[in-house]
Amino acid sequence: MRMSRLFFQTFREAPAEAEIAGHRLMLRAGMIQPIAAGIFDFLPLGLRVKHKVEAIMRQEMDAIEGQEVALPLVHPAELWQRTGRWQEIGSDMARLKDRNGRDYCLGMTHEEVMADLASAVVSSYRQLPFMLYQIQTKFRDEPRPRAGMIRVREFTMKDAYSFDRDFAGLDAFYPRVYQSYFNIFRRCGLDVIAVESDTGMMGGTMAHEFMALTPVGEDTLIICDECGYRANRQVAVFRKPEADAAAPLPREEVHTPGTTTIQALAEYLGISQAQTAKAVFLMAEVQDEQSGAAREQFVFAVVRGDMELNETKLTNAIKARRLRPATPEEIRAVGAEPGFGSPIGLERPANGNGAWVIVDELVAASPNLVAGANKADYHYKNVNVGRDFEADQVVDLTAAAEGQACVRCGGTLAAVRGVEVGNIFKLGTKYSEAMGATYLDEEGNSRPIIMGCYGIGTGRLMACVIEHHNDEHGIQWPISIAPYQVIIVSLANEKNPEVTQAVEDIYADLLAAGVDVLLDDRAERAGVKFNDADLLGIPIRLTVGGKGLKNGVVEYKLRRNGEDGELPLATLTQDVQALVQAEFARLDATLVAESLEAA
RNA sequence: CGGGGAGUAGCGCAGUCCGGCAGCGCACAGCGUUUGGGACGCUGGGGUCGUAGGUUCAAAUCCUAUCUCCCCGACCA
Repeated sequence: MRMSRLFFQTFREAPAEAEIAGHRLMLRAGMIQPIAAGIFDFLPLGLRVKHKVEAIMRQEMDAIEGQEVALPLVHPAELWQRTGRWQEIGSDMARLKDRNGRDYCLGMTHEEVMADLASAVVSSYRQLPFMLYQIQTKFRDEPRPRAGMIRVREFTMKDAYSFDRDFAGLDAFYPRVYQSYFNIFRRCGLDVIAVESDTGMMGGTMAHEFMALTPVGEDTLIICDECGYRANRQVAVFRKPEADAAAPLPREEVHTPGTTTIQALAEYLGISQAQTAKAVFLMAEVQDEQSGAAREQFVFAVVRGDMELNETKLTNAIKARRLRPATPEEIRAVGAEPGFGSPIGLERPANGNGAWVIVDELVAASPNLVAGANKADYHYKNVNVGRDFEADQVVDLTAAAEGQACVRCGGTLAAVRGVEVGNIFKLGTKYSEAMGATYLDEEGNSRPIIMGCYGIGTGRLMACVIEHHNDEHGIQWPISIAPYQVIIVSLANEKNPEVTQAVEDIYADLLAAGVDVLLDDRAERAGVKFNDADLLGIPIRLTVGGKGLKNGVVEYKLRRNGEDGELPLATLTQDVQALVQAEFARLDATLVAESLEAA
């Protein structure tokens, strides 16, 4: 491609809204163009990167016997109604009606359609197992798109779905996808770690997320450097401290004016925050056991005062669809007092319609805590779970945090930020049962297909690669996904036609040899061309000018580390191909076997 | 949805407080001089000042409503 004809525009300054490096550089390099919040055009340079990422995904999916399909973006509501997600998912799902008033949605993900497809084709165990994948557009009406391509509303996802006859088959296949995902990310030059994750709206039994570590990440990860334990903070567990073994003391009311926070309370009483119980009041949307309809349920969560509530753990413990903070009116309606609340003496009608009391296991094991008296400016001392109030559930509700002890080895946990670039889920039968995706086994019994699903966001992956590979001059693309592998900077002008001829010859030779080369033949000054080559991040730069030609050489420079040198004209094509191969070899060296057990 | 910020030429911004010809830099077009790390001079094109309504002799500027975008939070695969 000749840059004189390339549809692009570089900018010295990025639009004001771009704050993170990856976003600024994609805009400055003219790879994407925003047209609405979280919706972007891809320009030719950006699209070439995207296509190269997708080619790598296809190779790795094919390598584990994936078969590519293409499913629609627009789905009939009926498919999503069968799994209940038409109701469960809120306004993240874009819905529309056709001319006859029938309901449709834009696909946020494709479990329903995939399971429906499988049900149409599969009838026998002989057809299993298999994996289907596609690289396709998703639309999720995010409440807050942000950070350029990191969180968008319309995006391209590689999503794959496995179909097995039993869990043993899924358990055997899952680690192959796990390895495949590391291959994809490493071939794209992206360092990731895999962490245990919540199954969220997907449902299922096991899930991992592939996280690119970066301070701009939206997820907090809890990791142990000593034993390798790592998990999303949403599900991370840790070794809780031993509770005191003291005998329960008589409960005692104390006057604690103005102590509406744990910190104030502990200071006022001269005790540690660990000696208090913290009450968190929430309204949960749950499914009513009798009617099946959604209803709001008051939930009283209790964690130790020095710990934070993990809302994901609570959500899973009570099978809630979502949580929101309770209002002061709602808190008083159940007999509690905001700022001085505890489950002691709450209205607990036998019909189960009262507040649900969910208590962290550490609180249940700790004797003689300070808790609210449900009366303004008063707390109780020596509160003991079981004696002073009953818990509906005693579970782990506490958020893991930096400095706590690793559940596996007792080492010190660290918290880091990451961006989720991929995820893999063991789905089980949720979708196959709903969609009637069954097969007949050897005995003629009808059984639901066991599913797994596996996703990677391509634009997010690109953004993370730039986030990791950039400097003050611009992007430093890994050779595997660079828009072009080589750029020729022509220093020809009207006064040196011999340089023009040499540039044209070199360009023609490289093209003929199949080199992925971009020619900067614009009538710009050298500085402009060098700066644009840096900004675009082309890995190998060739400079063709009178100075080198006089000595029979072309200069080269690697974008990655600034390494430079001269290549003789006589062997230029082979030498350039060798440089390209060397760059690929660096990436291939990062490919190693990954064991699922380590995560 | 809550809090904060911003909408003026393709991009970056000034002008708004205190109403009075819509500006600057980059980019773009033409001419000339330049020509190995974002050149210089001259000339030129380009703006419903987010939108709608109001006040006023006069509105980018004041008032009201509304839309959009960005950041933090909530939410989220």
